[in-house]
Amino acid sequence: MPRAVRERQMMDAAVQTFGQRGYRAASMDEIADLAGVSKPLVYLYLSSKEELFTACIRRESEALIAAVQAGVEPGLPADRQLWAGLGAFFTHTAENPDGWAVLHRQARTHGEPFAAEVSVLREEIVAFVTGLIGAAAREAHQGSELADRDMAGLAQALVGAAESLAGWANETGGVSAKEAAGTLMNFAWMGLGDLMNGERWNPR
Amino acid sequence: MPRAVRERQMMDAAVQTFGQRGYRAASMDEIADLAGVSKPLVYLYLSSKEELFTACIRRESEALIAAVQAGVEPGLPADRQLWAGLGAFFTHTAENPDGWAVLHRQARTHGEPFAAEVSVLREEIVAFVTGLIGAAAREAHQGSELADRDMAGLAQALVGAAESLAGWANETGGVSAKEAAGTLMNFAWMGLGDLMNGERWNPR
Amino acid sequence: MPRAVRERQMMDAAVQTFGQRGYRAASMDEIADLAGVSKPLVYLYLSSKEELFTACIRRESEALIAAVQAGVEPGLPADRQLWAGLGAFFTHTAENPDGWAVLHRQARTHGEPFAAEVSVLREEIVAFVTGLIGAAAREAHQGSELADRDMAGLAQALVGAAESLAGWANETGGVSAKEAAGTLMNFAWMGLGDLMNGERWNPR
Amino acid sequence: MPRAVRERQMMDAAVQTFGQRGYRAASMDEIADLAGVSKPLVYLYLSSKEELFTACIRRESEALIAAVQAGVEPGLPADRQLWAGLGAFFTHTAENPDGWAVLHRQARTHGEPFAAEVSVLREEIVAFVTGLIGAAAREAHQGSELADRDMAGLAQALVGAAESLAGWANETGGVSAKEAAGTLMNFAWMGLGDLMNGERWNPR
DNA sequence: TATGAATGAGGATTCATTCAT
DNA sequence: AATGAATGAATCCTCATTCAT
Repeated sequence: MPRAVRERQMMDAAVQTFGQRGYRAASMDEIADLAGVSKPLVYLYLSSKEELFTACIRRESEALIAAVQAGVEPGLPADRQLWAGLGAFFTHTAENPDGWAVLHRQARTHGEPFAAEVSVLREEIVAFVTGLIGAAAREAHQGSELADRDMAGLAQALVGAAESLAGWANETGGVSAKEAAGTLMNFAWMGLGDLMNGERWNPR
Repeated sequence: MPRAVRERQMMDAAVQTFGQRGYRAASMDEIADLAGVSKPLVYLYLSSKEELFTACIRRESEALIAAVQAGVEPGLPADRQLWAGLGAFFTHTAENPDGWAVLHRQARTHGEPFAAEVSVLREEIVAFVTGLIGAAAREAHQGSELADRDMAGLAQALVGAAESLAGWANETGGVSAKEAAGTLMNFAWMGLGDLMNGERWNPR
Repeated sequence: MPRAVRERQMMDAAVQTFGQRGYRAASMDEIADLAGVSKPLVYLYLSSKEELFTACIRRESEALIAAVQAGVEPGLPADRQLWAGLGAFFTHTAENPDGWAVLHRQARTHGEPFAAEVSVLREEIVAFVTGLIGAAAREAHQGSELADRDMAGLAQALVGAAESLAGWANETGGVSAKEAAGTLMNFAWMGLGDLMNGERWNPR
Repeated sequence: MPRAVRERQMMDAAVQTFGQRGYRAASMDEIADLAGVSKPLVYLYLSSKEELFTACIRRESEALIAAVQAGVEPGLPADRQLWAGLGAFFTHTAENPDGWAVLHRQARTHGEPFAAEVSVLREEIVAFVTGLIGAAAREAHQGSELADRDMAGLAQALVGAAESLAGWANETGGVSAKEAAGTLMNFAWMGLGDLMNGERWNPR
C-alpha cells in the first residue's frame, strides 16, 4: 500500500485517539492498532509521538481554517460574513468532533510545544474576527471609537463563545450548526439588552 | 501535624501540579515531594490519584462558586448582578490560575469521571446565568419571547466567552479582572451592533 | 534490606553482566534478575543504564588503584616497586576478571563518556609508572637522557604489555599472577636483547 | 554495478560504522545508508549482521597480516625483522584506524564468535613474533634457556605493548609510526634497565 | 502519625530481518 | 541487480500502588 495512503490512515487514527483519550493517555499501540498497522511503521512514517501529535494539530488546524474561509464570501457586509463564518465553523466542528477536541482541548492542555502550535491557529482566527469587527465599525462610521485592544478583547470573547458553543452543541446532540450559529450571532450582534427587548438579528 | 493541615498541603500541591502538568503527566511522586510528605501518606489520606484529582476538582469548584456568589448582591437588577458576578469570576480565576487550569483545562480533558465532576460546576454556573437572563427578561416584560433552550444557549455562550477571556487575561498580563469584566459586559449586554454605533453599557 | 546492601548487590550484578556481555548487550532486566531485585529498584537507586555503567567503572577503577597502591612499598628502589606493583596488578585483575573486563574492554569501547572515565584511571597508572621510570633513571644517574615524552611512551608500552598479559593470563588459566609479573618484569627491565644472552632480572 | 564493487562499498561502510560505534550500536540502517544502498541489498550480499561483522574482521585481519608480512624481509637478523615488522604494523594501524578499532576493540568485546575470529589473527602474529624471538635466541646461541611458554608470554607482552602504543599514537596525533616503532623497539630489545644506563638499540 | 523499601504493569522507541515486486 | 513496504521482538524507563515497620 502506498505511503501517502498509509500515512493518512495513521493520522486519522491518531486524531481519533488523541481527541478521545488525550495526548498522554493515548498509546502508540492503540493508534497503530486502530490504523491497522504495526507500531514500527508509525514510527517510520511519523517519527515520534510528539511529532505525530504536532502533525495532527497542523492538519486539523488547516482543515478548520480552510472550512471557515470556504464558508465566507469576502464581498458581503461584516455581519453577514461573521454569520457565514460562524456557520461554517459550527458545521466543521460538528463534523469533526475528534479533530476539534484535539485542537480545542488536547493541544492546549499538554505543554508548550503543542499549545504554541494551536496558538497560531487561534490567532489567525482572532485576527480574522478582529478584522471583521473593524470592518463593521467602519461601515457604521464609528470606527474611531473602538480601540485595537478593545477589538482584540471582543474577538477573544466571541471566539471563546463560539468554542464553548461548539463543545455544547457537540455534547448535547440536539443543537444543529445553524441553530448554534444563530444563537451566537444574535448574542454577539444584538447583545442581551436588545434581545431582552425582543429585538433580533436576521440574515437579510 | 494534624490531619486537616496535612491534607490541605497535599491538595495545594496537587492542584498546582495537576494544573501545570495535567492529570496524566503529574506524578504522585512530584505531588508528594511538593507537599513535603512521603508518598504513602498521600495514599493514606487521599486513597488514589483518581480520588485526589476528583477532590481537587471539587475543592476548586466550590471555591469558585463561593467566590462568584460572594460577589453578587441578590437584590440588584440583573445586569448589575451579572456585572458583579463577572468581576468576581475574573478576580478569582486570576488569583487561582492553577485551580482554574484544573477546572477549565485538565478536568474536561481527561475522561468521563472528571468531566462529569466539572460539568456539575458548569451547570451550576450556567443555571445561575440562565436565571439572571430570565430575570432580566422578566424585568423587560418580554420574557415570553425567550425559550428556555435559547437562554441555555446564551448562557453557554456567555460562560464560554468568560472562560476564554479569563485565559486571555491570565496570559497577556496587561488586562485586569475589571477590564475583562467591562469588555465582556459590554459585549454581552450591548452586542457588537450597538457597540459599533458607539453605545456602551455602564454600571449605573 | 538496607539500601547500601542492595546497592552493592546491584553493582556486583552489573559489573558481572557488563563485563561479560558488554554495555549494549547487557540488559537492565538481566542485571536486575541477577541482583535478585526488580528493575524499578535498580532505576530508583542508580538512575539509568548510563549512570550504572559509570558507577561500575568508577568503583572498579578505585578498587584497582587501591590494590596496586596497597601492593607497593614507597621506600624501595624503583625496580622493586615496579615488581610489586605488577604483582598486585596481576593478582587483582585475576581475582576480578569481570571488573577488569569492564575497565579494559567495555568502557573503552562504548563511546566518549565512558572512555573518558577510564582514561582518568589509565592516566593515573601511566603517571605512576612514568614516575617510577623517572626514579629509576635518577637512581642510575642518567635521568637527563630520557625526555618526558619518551618516558610517557615507555609507560604506555609497559602498561599495554601488562594489560595484554593480564588478559592472556586470565584466558589461559595456567599462568599465575606471579609468573605473569615475572615474565613482564624480565621483559621490561632486561629487554629481549639481554634475555637472549641469558641475563635475568631477579627480585633481590 | 557489479557485485564485487558493491560488496566492497558495503564492507567499507561496515568497517567504518562498526569501528566507530561498536557492534551493537551500529545499525544496519546506518551501514546501508553510508554504503549508498538499500538494506535488502546488504542482506542479499552479506546475509546477516553477524556475518557482515565476521567478514569485516576477516578482511581487516588479512589486510593487517599482509601489511606486516610485506614490511618484513625474511633474510635479515631477528632484531631487524622485528623492527621492520613493528614499523609496518604501526603504519598500517595508523592508516586504517577504523579497521584497527574493529580488530582491537570491537571484535574482542562482543562475545565468543567474534573474539574467536580475532584470536586467529592474534595467534598468527604472536606465532610470528615468537618465531622471531626464537630465531634471535638461536642467533645468540642461548636459545635453550628460553622455554616455549616463556617465549609465548614475551610475545604476548610485546604484542600488547604494540597494540597499546598503536592506540596511543593514534589518539595523540603527534607520534609517528616510526617514532612509535623506535620507542617500542628500544623498550623491547634493550629493556628499561639498559635504557636507564644510556644504552640504545639502533637499526644498524 | 509517618516512611523506607519494593514492584507489576505498561509505554515509547529501535532494530534486525523479510517479502513482493 | 535492486528496493519500498512492513513487522516481531526486545530494550530502556516510569508510575501508581503496597507492605512492613
